[in-house]
Amino acid sequence: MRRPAPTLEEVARLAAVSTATVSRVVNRSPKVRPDTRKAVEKAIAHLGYVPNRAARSLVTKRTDTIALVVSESESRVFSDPFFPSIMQGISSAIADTELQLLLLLARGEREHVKVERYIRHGHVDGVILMSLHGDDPLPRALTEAGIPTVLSGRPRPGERLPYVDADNRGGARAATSHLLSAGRGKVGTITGPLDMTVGVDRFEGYTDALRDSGQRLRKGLVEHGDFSKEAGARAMKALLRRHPALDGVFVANDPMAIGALETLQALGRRVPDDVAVIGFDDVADAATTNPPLTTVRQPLEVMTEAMAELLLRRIDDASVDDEFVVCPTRLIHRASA
Amino acid sequence: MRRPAPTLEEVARLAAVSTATVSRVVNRSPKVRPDTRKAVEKAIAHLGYVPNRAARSLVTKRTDTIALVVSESESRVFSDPFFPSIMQGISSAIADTELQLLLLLARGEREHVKVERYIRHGHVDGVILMSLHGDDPLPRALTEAGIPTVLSGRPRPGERLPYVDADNRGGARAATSHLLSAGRGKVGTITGPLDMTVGVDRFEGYTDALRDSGQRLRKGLVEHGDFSKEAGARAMKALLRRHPALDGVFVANDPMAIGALETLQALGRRVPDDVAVIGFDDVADAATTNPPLTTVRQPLEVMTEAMAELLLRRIDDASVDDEFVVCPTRLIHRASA
DNA sequence: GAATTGCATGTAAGCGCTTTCATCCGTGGA
DNA sequence: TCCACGGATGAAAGCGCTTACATGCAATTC
Repeated sequence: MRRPAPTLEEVARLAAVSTATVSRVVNRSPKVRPDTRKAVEKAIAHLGYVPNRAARSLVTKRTDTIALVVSESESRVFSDPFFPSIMQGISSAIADTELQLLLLLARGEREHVKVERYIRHGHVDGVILMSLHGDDPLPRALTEAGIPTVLSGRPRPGERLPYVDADNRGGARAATSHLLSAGRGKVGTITGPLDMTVGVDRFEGYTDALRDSGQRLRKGLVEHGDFSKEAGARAMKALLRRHPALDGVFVANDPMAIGALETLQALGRRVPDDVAVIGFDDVADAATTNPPLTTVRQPLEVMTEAMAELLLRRIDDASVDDEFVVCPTRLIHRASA
Repeated sequence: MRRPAPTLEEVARLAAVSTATVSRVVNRSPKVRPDTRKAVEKAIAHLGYVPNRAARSLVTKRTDTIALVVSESESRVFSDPFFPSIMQGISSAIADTELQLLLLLARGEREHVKVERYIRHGHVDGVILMSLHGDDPLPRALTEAGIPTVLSGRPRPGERLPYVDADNRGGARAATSHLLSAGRGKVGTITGPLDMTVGVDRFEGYTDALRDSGQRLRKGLVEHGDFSKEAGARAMKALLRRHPALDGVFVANDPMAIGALETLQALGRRVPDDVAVIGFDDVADAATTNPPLTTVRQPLEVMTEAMAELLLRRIDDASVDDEFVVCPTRLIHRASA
């Protein structure tokens, strides 16, 4: 059945050294003679020894645990197609450390309080925070409490917190420019919610591109959506009603772009002949829409790796405190534009 | 900055009792006089005391941590639309316990070994295992090691492990029967991979329904897919080629059903007039396809709650060892059938 | 009123580890 | 040959908690 796990002491006895020495070997201290080390390692392997984390944390005050905190009142995060990738990315970034990944969901006031208290009491060494709405008090609370924290996505303007984000603005700009430079004269946009930085950034990228090509932003060419497919469909209809001659649209994310595509098809517009469409995110479905969706891809793996790396750096050097990483995006050319 | 967390001893001093008493209060031992308890609770609240898990585990040998283990060589799990829901479900099921959710990904041989060793060494109190392919050694290894474990999804036939699953067979049978009893004479199916129990179960549900209505299984009416949208499209084409008069199809999951729908549309078949389609899972997109997809829904919340509950029971009573829960599914009537 | 009981509370050991400090041994210089 | 030195190793304390056991007090019994 369940044999009690071997302890440091047993290893020490087997290797005929003291527990202190074994501990030094386990923790890679340089002050151990090679042959002693060898002997200890043999004993460790023989017994299948694995250090007891509880005992270790008790003395080191470190927990070797980092938390992925999902701070969201609703369950929107779970419909975020990137959430799984992010988890996977973090998980593989820490795969060859001793770190473990704790998942903390903070929905609603009560859980928020619980999570914050839990973290503040030093139960985790660091936090990666996914939080969608801007007025979340958690990011600030944690950093003020001195807990190493890294945000997924740019914080609100004015907040200085370490974060990793895609170059949403640059990506949007590139997408829109692509439309414009292909001779499209009337390019609209369907934005995301403007209370999220992603929403704002992608919209600003659109206006950047307009400005680059000497055009003015026309309010009638802008529709807002909430990142859902239905919102995209709805917004597309509105745009078309106001501007029947519209010939290009930059959509702030793929689900909305897919909704737009369907509306376009239903209304008999050919894509890309009549209207060119570019989305953002390159979700799995984007490759199989009709026509396949041209979209902007974020380097998800690079981003998660960067988050993990930034966090680890912050954990062992608290002075690092307002770094950030912005990752370049890439336009994936498919048939819709 | 980061004030050291208050300890039991400080609470004891403030409440003018011994640490033992405080501990008893914290652990809800009944042998404490109400007024003493009151005083201690006041001190706890005043200091914002939270027990140190490391110290506690060290003596109790419990970790108050359960792991969600995702055992999969590839990253398929992450494309599983239910994965987030499951996480969310477990997370809320343990929300008002002291338990924490640890996420362990085991891809590849190396991580598998690491995860197994980690778990065997008592670093978690219990495990919820999501594993897609049938020949995974982990489920058996864990149960044999005496680690309380609950599977998400039915294990291979012959394995006796506690699990929670949807009534895939019943759901498939109901869906197919619905098609049959609506007068569809030639009902085919697109199955999932038959090396997964879900795949097999849903296929058997189809044959059950056929048998119920006195029909024989016709091999030509069966196509296999890998649960992807493209596979669904491909399979649909094959089915139609062989049986142009096909007037109904039960598809083993929604993405494949969506693929099938698109093929049907591309080939000019009207849904449901010419061909009725029923999917399985009720993914978010199912409601917005054209026409909206009739599908079978699993009671995801009920299922995850059941998993958590089963696991907790197993944790404090190891004798419970081959229970399982099968949750009824529901046919969601929309326009496609 | 003394002896007994029962219950609340306190004392203290010890969980497995890291780390400080002391100890020991071999080396090289005088 | 002796001493000083430095580097490897060991002894032991202590991290914050739970719990077996001891203790003390009040209520109960005769």
